[in-house]
Parts: sequence; C-alpha cells; structure tokens
Amino acid sequence: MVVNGHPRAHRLLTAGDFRSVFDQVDVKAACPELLLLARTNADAQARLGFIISRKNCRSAVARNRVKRIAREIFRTHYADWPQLDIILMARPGIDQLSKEDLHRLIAKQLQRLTRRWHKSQTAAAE
RNA sequence: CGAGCUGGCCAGGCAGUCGCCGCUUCGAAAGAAGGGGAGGAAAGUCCGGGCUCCAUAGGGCAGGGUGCCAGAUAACGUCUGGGCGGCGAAAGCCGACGGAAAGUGCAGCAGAAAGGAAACCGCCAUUCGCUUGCGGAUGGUAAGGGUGAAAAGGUGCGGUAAGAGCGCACCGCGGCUCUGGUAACAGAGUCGGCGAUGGUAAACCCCACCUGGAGCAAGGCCAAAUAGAGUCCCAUUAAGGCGCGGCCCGCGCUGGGACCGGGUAGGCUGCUUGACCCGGACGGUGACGUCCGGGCUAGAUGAAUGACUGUCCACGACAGAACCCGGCUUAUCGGCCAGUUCGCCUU
Repeated sequence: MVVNGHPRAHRLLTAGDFRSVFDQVDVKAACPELLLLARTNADAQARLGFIISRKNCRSAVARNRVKRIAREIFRTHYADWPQLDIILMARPGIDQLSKEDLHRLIAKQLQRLTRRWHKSQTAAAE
C-alpha cells in the first residue's frame, strides 16, 4: 500500500472552489448511485470534495460512510490522480449499498474519470 | 430453581500499521514527541432554562399553554411524596384527574319516549258491547317485556286494585357538623326520601396559575474588493499619469494623495470550567439541598473521531456532537448487577 496523508491542500474547502468546478466541468463519470464532476486545476495536484444531501442519504452514519470510504481510496492511491478538482455527488440509493460495494464502485468511477481525463488531454494536444 | 415487577450499568476486547482534528512541549520553519478525540439515545425538535440581539413606563384585553394536592428545581408539560379512580393473586403499573346548581351548543341508528320526559306491549280499576273471554272507552301504574352506550338511585322486606322512596333496613347520593391531615382527601355523626345535580368541557366556555419576539447562519471583531455624503494636504488653465510610438514632437483621455465612513469575499471570535463529573459527610420518607476533598472529560467549520491486518469471544443493535444544560418521546443485538413479589423443592 502506498502511504499518503490527506491534508487540507488535498480537499476542496470553500464555496468558491465548488463554484469553479460547476462553472466549467472538464470531465465527468456517472452511475446510478453517484456522479463525479471534475475540472483541471492550476495547483498540479488533485483535490476532492463532497456533496451528499440529506435528501439522497438520510442517515448521518451513511453519509459519513460514503465520505470516509472515498477519502480512504483517494488518499491511498493519491499518486494515481491527475491535477483535478473532483466533486463527488451522491444520488438516491447510495445509502442502500454495502461498505464493500461502495468501495468497489467509488474506486472504479475514479479510475474511469482519470482515464477520460488522460484521453481528453491527448486529444487536445493533437 | 422457575415465572414476574422495579431501578441502575455496559454498548465487542487486545496488539500493530497507516490516516484525520484540537491541545501541550521543543523548533526560525519544515516538522518531531507526548497526550486527548461521539451517544445512551449525540436522534425527533415536543417542552423548560441559560446565553445573545431587538422591543419594552405601568396596567389590562386578545392569543397560547398548564390543570387532584403538597414539595423539588434555574425552570418545566419533568421529577418526588401523597390522595382518588382503574388493572393485577402480589410486587407493581396506568390515568389532561378543576368546573356541567353562569350561559350556549351537540347526541347517528334503534326505541312509545333522549331531558324540567314518555304509556308500544303489559298490569290494574271503573264502565260499555256482545258470540263469556275478547273488543272499545276513561283513568291509574315506570314492577315486568322490548330498544339503546344511557330510560332518572340499587337490593330486600312491607305495602297496594296494580304499582311507586309510598314506608322501613342496608348501600349509594347531596347538605351540615365534628375529628385527622399543610392540603387533595378520608372517617364518624346527623339531616334530606333523592323530579335532586343524566352525558359531553381532547365542544365553545368559566375559574386559577404561567406567558414579549427572534435565534449561534444569535451576536461581536478584523477586513481585500467596491459605491461614496464628508475632512485635510498637494496641484490648479500647468505639471504629472495612462494610451499610440524605438525615441522626440504630436494627438487623445484624466486632477492626485491621505484620512473617514460603511462593509462584500475571506478570516478570527462566540466555543467549551459547566445549574459539570467523581468520592465523602450532614439534612430530608424522597425528588433534592448544603459543606469538604479531588478531577478537566470532543470542540470540528466542505465539517475529524476512520481504514487495514492479526487474535479471542457470547460474532457486535440502534445510530454520528455542531452554542450549552434539564427533561419527554421514539429506535435498539445482547449482557451484567441490585432490590422485590409469587410458586415449587430441600433443610
């Protein structure tokens, strides 16, 4: 396992950070339970933020579970992610998934997002 | 030992690795070390209080809330003790439990009649008719039948034409007196025959007591940006600045600076030492209070308290702090302890 931390510099912190992603979404990855939105940033490192509403995920315990699992994946594989500001949005039904399913799903979607970003970068370069 | 009742407690343990958020120490910094880091309900937001800002001379009305009595408390719709009623064999549990003799309203169906009543079937008396045991008329009667949640005290005896608190006894109800109790209330005595006072107040209402409004996104501080009403200084047909340009000329545009004043983004604060926790003594039946000693036990703000590995077992429920307390209610895998009731067995 690659050993990494998850300091504040690796997170989206302010309302402005979130707005900038919504204003210009470069890549996204979607599935029924969650949606990833991302924008290339200037810091040359990946940052992660969450939007998990009470409407889509009623229990506070379930909301915490999603965030912890996502952070854990983001942290342990930090070297894999390109210079993106990523927002993870929860969709209805995410609170029905087990811990194992959530882990698999989030890892898969993050990898999809990364692949799409690399593809778009090479396309832009040509 | 079994069945039950009441109260309290725990909420997987241990070890390692990697993370996250405060704190302390060291360090110029990067960072390092040490130590701490969700709950019994953190929840629902249903009550009460603190705190903050706004409003407010005093009083009343309206609106809202509470509702047996006494006490506890910062306060409460909470808690404790007591009373009354109900359930249970008991321990114990449950109860919006003030007023219907101030007024207004409401009550489906059934039933003859539903509120200052009423004669459908009956029962009885008188009387008329005849086919002599049936029909009619007048009156008496609430004992019986039937309807209903409810038919205006109940049971028994007497009484009567048949009946009826018509009379009597006991019970119930109401008034008064006395006794016990702070009180709710209870007990005893006495009077009243009981057409008095039917039910419903989670119907309006009456009575007593309580009650301003908004909430930590409260509120306070710093403050890029950017309107400017203002003050001061400098310049005042200029100089300077900006644009065109390699430079000069030239052309075009334009007063400059500081303070003040707001206050957006953002940051800081409020933010955890408190009606706190633990132990002891004393007072009180108890809730609780007083005193003494000791302790510091999350404080985040895109929001931490987690993940993985090993191991053990009874294989782990409901669930995540957001200003802080006191309750209530609801969710919850299991386990432990204490007290208590009943039954069975043994001595």
